[in-house]
Amino acid sequence: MDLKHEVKSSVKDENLIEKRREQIIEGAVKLFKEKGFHRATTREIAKAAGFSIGTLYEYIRTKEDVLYLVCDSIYNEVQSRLSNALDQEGTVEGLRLAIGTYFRLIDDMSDEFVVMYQESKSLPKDALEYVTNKEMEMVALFKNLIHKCVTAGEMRITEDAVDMAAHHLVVQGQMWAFRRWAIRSSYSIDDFICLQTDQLLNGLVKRIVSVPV
Amino acid sequence: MDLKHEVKSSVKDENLIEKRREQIIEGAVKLFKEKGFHRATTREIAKAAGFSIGTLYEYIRTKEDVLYLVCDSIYNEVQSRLSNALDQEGTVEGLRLAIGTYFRLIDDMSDEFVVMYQESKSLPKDALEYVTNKEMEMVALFKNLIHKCVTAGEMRITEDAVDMAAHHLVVQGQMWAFRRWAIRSSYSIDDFICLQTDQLLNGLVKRIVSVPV
Amino acid sequence: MDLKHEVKSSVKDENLIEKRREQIIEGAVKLFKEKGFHRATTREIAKAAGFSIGTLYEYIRTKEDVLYLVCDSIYNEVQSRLSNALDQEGTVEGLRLAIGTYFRLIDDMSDEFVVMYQESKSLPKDALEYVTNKEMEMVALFKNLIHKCVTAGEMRITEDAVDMAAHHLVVQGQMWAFRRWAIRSSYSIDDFICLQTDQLLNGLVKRIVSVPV
Amino acid sequence: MDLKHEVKSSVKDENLIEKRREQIIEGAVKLFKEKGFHRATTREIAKAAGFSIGTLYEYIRTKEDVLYLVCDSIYNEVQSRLSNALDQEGTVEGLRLAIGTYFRLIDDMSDEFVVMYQESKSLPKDALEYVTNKEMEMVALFKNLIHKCVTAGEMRITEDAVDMAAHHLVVQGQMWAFRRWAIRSSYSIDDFICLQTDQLLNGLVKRIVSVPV
DNA sequence: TATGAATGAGATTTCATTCAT
DNA sequence: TATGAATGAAATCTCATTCAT
Repeated sequence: MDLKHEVKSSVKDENLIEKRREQIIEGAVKLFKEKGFHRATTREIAKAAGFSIGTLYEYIRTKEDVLYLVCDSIYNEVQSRLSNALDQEGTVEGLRLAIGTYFRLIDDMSDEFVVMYQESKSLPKDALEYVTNKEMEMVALFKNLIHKCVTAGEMRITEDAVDMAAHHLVVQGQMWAFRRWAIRSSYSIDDFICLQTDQLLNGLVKRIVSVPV
Repeated sequence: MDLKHEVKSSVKDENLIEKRREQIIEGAVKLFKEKGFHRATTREIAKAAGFSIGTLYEYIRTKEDVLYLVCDSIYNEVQSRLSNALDQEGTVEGLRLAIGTYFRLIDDMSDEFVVMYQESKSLPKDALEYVTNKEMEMVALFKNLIHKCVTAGEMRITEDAVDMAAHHLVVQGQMWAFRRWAIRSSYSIDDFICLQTDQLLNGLVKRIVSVPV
Repeated sequence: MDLKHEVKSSVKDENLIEKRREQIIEGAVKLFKEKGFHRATTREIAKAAGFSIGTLYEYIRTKEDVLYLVCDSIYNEVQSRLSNALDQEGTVEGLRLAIGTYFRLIDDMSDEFVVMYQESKSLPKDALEYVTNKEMEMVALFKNLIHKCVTAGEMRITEDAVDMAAHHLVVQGQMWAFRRWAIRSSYSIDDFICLQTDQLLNGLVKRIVSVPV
Repeated sequence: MDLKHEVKSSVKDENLIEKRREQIIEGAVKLFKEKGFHRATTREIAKAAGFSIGTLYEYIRTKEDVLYLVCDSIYNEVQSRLSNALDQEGTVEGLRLAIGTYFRLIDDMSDEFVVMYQESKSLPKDALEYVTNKEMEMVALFKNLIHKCVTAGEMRITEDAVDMAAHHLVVQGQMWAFRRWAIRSSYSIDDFICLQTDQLLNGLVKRIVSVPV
């Protein structure tokens, strides 16, 4: 299921590969933020990473590999930071906490998020599949958490609605990343979290929490 | 504020310009959907439009002009189709109707939407500004409608929340366009509209509509 | 059998294609002679052909296409010039004449021959097949002519020997092209033709011509 | 005249140099056969030789050195194996024997021969001269042998014809190496030797051997 | 002596744009 | 107005060679 799309390197030292790829990713994100994947040249990527074009190509095979490396690293970071927060028992309080963590994470990494969502369509087919998979895993984390709330009797919604709510959350996160220019003048991240969470929970749990029949 | 980003043409006949540009837009959307703005070549755009590369350049100045033409035409279409629906008095029923219209519009034009949102970042600065403006006008249409509901006493929310709700709506539309692969297997467009509208209205208006104190 | 390996061009005007390709071939042969296929750059080829690198690529798709064009044109020239001379009735005199024509042809085009034989191994698989075919057709021309001499009773050798003799002739031609540096100081092309022809015919026809039993 | 084109090495131990260079030659021939000199990379050569790219460069200075090493080693092998056979008194029988040895040698090493003849043009000027020299020495071996036959009265041909005959022999050898695909289906190496030798001798010596006047 | 990571010049190819017809 | 051949800057990628370890 999680068969990694491998990026071949001609360098043998695994530690070095890891280190250099971190440099590549860091430089590339900075560049992609600024000019997007297509407008960034491999020479610029190499320079941003701190070495020569030749060295860059010791650690990747094609420019698209760089994009994949970036996307992969972002998802990994997101997943590792989220999985703790999302690994809660099924309480509304836990959900609230998880949502906050998620939005704050996106706030921290919003440049990376924008890059990933805007450029991942340029990945080669198999890498795109792998990344899409990761995206679905992220949705699944939320789905699972909400589902636990339902099972625990803290919410009463249909399976379909669980699905939608999970997608909704992910999309809200994208909104914070993508629409900063429009939103951030009016809201702090805390305001935003508060508002979105309330709105979501009020929508989802109203009959249980606020309006028991 | 609304100074149109002008696309220069060496052809004088305005009708011809209009006609040719429609051809360009139609061909370009098809192409951009398939391979994105950067991977589509001007030759291909010309071919898709039904004429030669030389002729293409009689009606545009740069490749980015094509992108601008596409984005502009989409916003115009959206605005013209929405302005009727959004030009309602401030009733919740009118809002419900407007939301339905908007989502159905996106469903019809989801290819164009995806193209626009994914590629508009590649516009040159002034064109990007113009398009961003258009986007904000669209948000403003919703804001205005919700605001009327508040003024009419059908909703009771703060100004800030009106803002947010309008953005929220636009983003939900993007979700339907972008996450088709994930959502459409579970929901029809009607289900989706119903669900989203309810959720939105329930969140926003619950105290007034469903839970009068 | 003679399914041409097609070289795609983005230019439509067939006459222009022909003309430009002649320029390409002429420039390329000069260059390949001097530095071989691999050491000649596409930029140099374009320059030698008299136009820009962009224009070169309007008439070919890959560098290997240039090599193919060169090989193809040489074989065509050879075949057209030979087929007359080789289309003789089966007399020893006719054979003598044909051999002379062939060697003189090679003397004229020895640069081209050297290029073709040295570089054709770098052709892509299908082009190589096509060229190998042409080579075999050339051998077949000689085979046919010798065969006619045998049928006409002017020579008495086995089928196998006909085969070998044809190859032998072709190889002798290569020798004149490749070993100029060693041979030309001692022999004129006329001397060479005389010597080779005698030697060949004496070997092949001795029992009939010089030593009737 | 025979000033060896020296290949510099940074390693001091002469035995080691010899051993490593044998490895290089063996690997390189295999590789060059497969993809030619230009398409083979130094990394691949090192790998085929069984060590690292760094080590390769301890024993050569440039990639062309490898080609030189290969050509040189082939000529040395040829010369050492031929010089016995060619070191005969001037009898037709001795010539016959020498020719057989030569063709059989080529049959054994035809891959190496093909590599050498196809790629030697890529040698740097001085190395090319050296190799051309070797080639001429090889021709001279035959020339000498034939000459001895003439002196011994076993053949009666002009000096010029001796020259040509020697070249002819070398070229016949090349024919066996290069045109395997066309010839080997009809002839075994023994058939070929027999045929070529007869033909050569019959042409050259007919008046003396078979048709004494 | 052996290794292999680093380098960067240079190769091929693409493609937006121009301009003569 | 319409055409499409010509252009060349610029992009991606390769690979011979070096050098610190």
